[in-house]
Amino acid sequence: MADELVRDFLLGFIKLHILYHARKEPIFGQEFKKELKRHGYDISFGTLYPVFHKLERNGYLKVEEKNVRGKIRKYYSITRKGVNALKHSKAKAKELFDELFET
Amino acid sequence: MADELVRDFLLGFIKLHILYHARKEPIFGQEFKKELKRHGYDISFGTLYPVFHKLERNGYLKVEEKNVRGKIRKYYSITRKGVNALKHSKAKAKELFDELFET
DNA sequence: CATGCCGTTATCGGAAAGCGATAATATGAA
DNA sequence: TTCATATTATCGCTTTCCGATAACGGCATG
Repeated sequence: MADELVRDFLLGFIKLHILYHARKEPIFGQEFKKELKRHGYDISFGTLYPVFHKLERNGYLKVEEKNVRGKIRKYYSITRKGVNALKHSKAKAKELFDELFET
Repeated sequence: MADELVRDFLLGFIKLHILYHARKEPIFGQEFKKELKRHGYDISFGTLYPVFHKLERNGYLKVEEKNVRGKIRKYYSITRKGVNALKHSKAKAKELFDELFET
């Protein structure tokens, strides 16, 4: 019923989500999409890849190609700038978010 | 530095923020914009009004015009559907959000 | 080596959203 | 009746969303 609201939230949230995961370990498109789907969120590659590209272009992620069983994967991992941005964004987002749960 | 990430988050978050405030008391555009600004977020009317309109069109908000000191204001308050949507969306958003703060 | 396979990434085109600038509206005051 | 002002609405351009489709790249097989 409120699914459009949840989706809008996810779309704004997705970059933080990506940085969070890319901080823990390198991630790549196909796997990340499946991980989202496991949690019930379906994001198309037409949305996802451009987000990765932009995060890389802006220096939050760095990419490394790897040949895995004969196929090229692009593993994205977080940069120092990305770590700082994530930390800062988390703090700001938390401020906004906490207000929602005030009494 | 990571302001674009925070802004993207805000844009996805804004509807929940609006519903939250419209649940506490009726809100109108100018005041709501100022309230955001006090918290450091600058959202243009070109963004804000269409969001209000869509939330109303979709039944999450209802609007009532009031003449205040000779000027027409459109006060938005939450509907029953909006309350349910807010509750549901908060829960889903919290799931996503909490993961960010896992150890 | 040529060909096909397939996991993976990339892009296209139309629709929707974001947004600064500008216009429109409505009312009270002068 | 005109003016000032608070408020809402819209325009046109840019960017994002996204399903569909294409492209890539290396391996296996003959």
